[in-house]
Amino acid sequence: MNRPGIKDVAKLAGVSVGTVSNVINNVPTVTPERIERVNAAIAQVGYVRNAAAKTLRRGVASAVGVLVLDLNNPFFMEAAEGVTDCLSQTESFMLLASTQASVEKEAELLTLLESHAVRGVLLSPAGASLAAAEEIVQRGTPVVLFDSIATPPTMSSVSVDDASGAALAMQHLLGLGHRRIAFLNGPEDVHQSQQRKRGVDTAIARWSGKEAQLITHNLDSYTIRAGAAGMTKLLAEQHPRPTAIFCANDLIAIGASMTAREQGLRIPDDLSIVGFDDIALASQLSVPLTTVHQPMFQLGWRAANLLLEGAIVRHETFSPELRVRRSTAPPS
Amino acid sequence: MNRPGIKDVAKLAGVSVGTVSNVINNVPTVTPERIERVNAAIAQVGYVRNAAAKTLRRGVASAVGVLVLDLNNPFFMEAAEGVTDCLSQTESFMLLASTQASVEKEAELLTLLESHAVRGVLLSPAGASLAAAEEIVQRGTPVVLFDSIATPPTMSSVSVDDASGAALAMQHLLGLGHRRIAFLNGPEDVHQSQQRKRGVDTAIARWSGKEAQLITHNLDSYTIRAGAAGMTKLLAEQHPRPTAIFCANDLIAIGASMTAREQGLRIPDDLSIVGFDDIALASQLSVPLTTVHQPMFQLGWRAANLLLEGAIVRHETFSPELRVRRSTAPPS
DNA sequence: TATCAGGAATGAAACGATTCATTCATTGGG
DNA sequence: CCCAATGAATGAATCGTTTCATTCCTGATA
Repeated sequence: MNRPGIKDVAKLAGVSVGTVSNVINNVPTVTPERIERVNAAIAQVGYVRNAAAKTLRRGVASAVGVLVLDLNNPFFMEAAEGVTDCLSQTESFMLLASTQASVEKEAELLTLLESHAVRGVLLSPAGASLAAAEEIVQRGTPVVLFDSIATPPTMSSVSVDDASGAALAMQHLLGLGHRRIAFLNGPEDVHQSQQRKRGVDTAIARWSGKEAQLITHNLDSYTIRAGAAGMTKLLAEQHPRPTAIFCANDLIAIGASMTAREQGLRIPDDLSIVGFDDIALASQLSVPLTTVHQPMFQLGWRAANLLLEGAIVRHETFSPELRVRRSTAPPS
Repeated sequence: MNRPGIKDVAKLAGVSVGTVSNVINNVPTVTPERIERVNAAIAQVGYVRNAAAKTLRRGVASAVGVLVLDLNNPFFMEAAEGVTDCLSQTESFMLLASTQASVEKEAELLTLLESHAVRGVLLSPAGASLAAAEEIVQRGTPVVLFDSIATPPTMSSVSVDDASGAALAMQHLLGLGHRRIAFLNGPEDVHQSQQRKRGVDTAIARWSGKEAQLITHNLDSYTIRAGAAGMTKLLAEQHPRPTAIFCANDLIAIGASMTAREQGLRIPDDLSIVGFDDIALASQLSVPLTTVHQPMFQLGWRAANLLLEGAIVRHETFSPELRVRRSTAPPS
C-alpha cells in the first residue's frame, strides 16, 4: 500500500468509497457532516486523486491538447495564454507541446494526445495534409484548427483572414509607391503561407495599371533565423534590390531587418519592411515595425471555447488590421 | 465496445493479450512472425493505446511536468525547447504550463501534476516558499528546481549564478562612470530577484571609495509592462534621474527603454540600460541591449536530464556572461 | 524413446476511481 | 400503526493495460 487511495480515506472516515468519490466530485447529495469527515480524512492521509484511474473509468481526461509550431513564437504563446484563460473557467487544463513544424512530430503528438484521451486538440497544422488530424477526429477526438481551415469541414476552426491581411500590407506598400517588392513567405506547405500568398497576389493584380514587380521567397520556417537567411539570399540574388519587403510574420521581419542593417541598409530609407502578427515586441524594434495585427489572445480563447462547446463544426474568422509604424516609407 | 482495446487486437491476431502487450512494449522475447501479425491487427482495427490504463497499472506516467512563470518570456521558452530536446531521447514528453507567477496557481498545478503521476516536475518557483513542492517531493514525485535552490536540499536544481551575473552588470556600469544607478528588480519574493539584488549590493559595496548611489525598485512581474510602469515611476520620483538602469531581465529592460524613449530620453546618451537573460531579441532592439547572457537551452536540457537521472540530489550552476552592446555608454 | 532445459506464450489478477442498482433510514399521510 | 415515498449511503462491477506465475513447445541429450 504505497500511496493512500480512496479506500484508505473511506476507512479512516468510516464511510464507503462511493461516498468519498461523491465528496471529491462535489455530488450534492452528501450530508455536510460527512463531507467534513471525508475532507478531514483526506487531509490527514494526504490523499491525492489518481488521475489515471479517473480517466480510465470516465473514458475521457480533463485535458485539452495544444499543438503549436514553435514555442518561441510569441504569436502562439499569446494564443496559449488565451487558451489557458478560457480553460481556467472549467476544470480543464492545457497540455502544450511544439511540433517544431514537423509533420511526423505532429502525427506522433496527435497520437500521444489521443492515447491520453484528451477532450480535444487545438492544432496549428505543420503541413498541408490534415490526414493525421482527420484520423483522430474520425475516432472521436475533436480537433479545432488554429489559423487554418479544413476542407471538407470535419473540424471547427478559428483563423484570421490571412489573405486580406496580406493584401492590406501590400496595398500599403504599393500605395507608398513601391514597385519592386519582395515577399518573404513561410514554408510553402503551411496553410498560412498559402493564404498570405493569395492575398499578396490579389493585391498585386488589383494594382493592374502600373507594373509592380514581385519577388517571392519561401523560407523554411517562421523564425528570426530564417528571416535573416532569406534576406541574405535576397540581397545576393536580386539586382536591383527590392525597395520594400513584406514578411509573412514578425519574426521573419526581425531577422530580415537585422541582416539588412548589417549590410548597411537603413530602414525605412533604403528599405521598407512590413511584418505580420503584431507581437508585443514589434513596436520595440530598432525601427518600430509596420505590421498586420492579429488578435492572438482572442484567437486562442475562442478556439478553446469552440472545443468545449462540443459537437457543432463552426468556423470563426477574425479580421486583421494594418498597424502602420516607422518601418515603412515611400521609396527614395 | 467503443474504442478497440488490446483484447480486440489479440482476438484478431489470434494471440493472447499478454503477447500484444509485449509487442507494444518491444519486449524482445516475441517471435518476429507474431510481432508482424499483431502489428497488422493493430493497424487494421485502428488501435490506440490507452495511456490512462497504462499509467494506472504502471503507477507512473511517461510525462514530465514543466511549470514556468510566464509563457511569453523567451527565457522559459528557450529552456522549454531544451527540455523537449532532452526528453525526446526517451519516450517521455513534456507537460508545459504557466503558473502566471501565482503561488496558488503553482500549488494547484503541482497537485494536478502529482495526480497525473508524472515522472517529475521542473519548477520555476513563483514565490519564496517551496512548501508545496516539498510536499509532493515527500510523497514521491521528484522536483528539479529551475533557476532556484532549495535549502535544505531536498531537490536537485539548475541555475546560473545570478549574483555574479548581476555583479558583472553593475561593475560594467560603475566602470563606465555611472554613480547614480537604478535597479529595476523583479518581485521581491522570487529567488532570482533576491540573488540579483545580492549581486548588485556586493558590486556597489566593492566599489567602496567613490560614493555610488543605488535606487532599487521591485516590480510586480518580469514583463515588458512592468518594466514600462517601473520606468514611469522612476522618472516621476527621482530627481535628478539616474544615469543608468540595470533591469532584472530583458523584458523589463525593453519596457523601460520603451518608456524612456517616449519621454524623450536617448539611449545610451541620456540613459544606459543593462538587461539580464540575453533573449534572442536583445540584439534586435532599437538599441541592441547590453545584457547578462544565460545559457537557457542548456539550462532546460540539464534540468530534464537531472530529473531523468533519478535519485541523487545535485546542483548544477552555470556561469553567466556579460554581453556588451550599444545600450550602455559613459554618462554624459 | 524418454527426459530435460530454455524460451515463448498465456491469461488471471491488479491498479484506483467511478457508477449505479440496491439497501437503508426518515418522514409524512392515511 | 403501517405503508409509501423520498433521499442518503453502500459496495460490487467496471474501465484497459501490465505483470508474472504458469503452461506449452521445441530441440537436444542421455
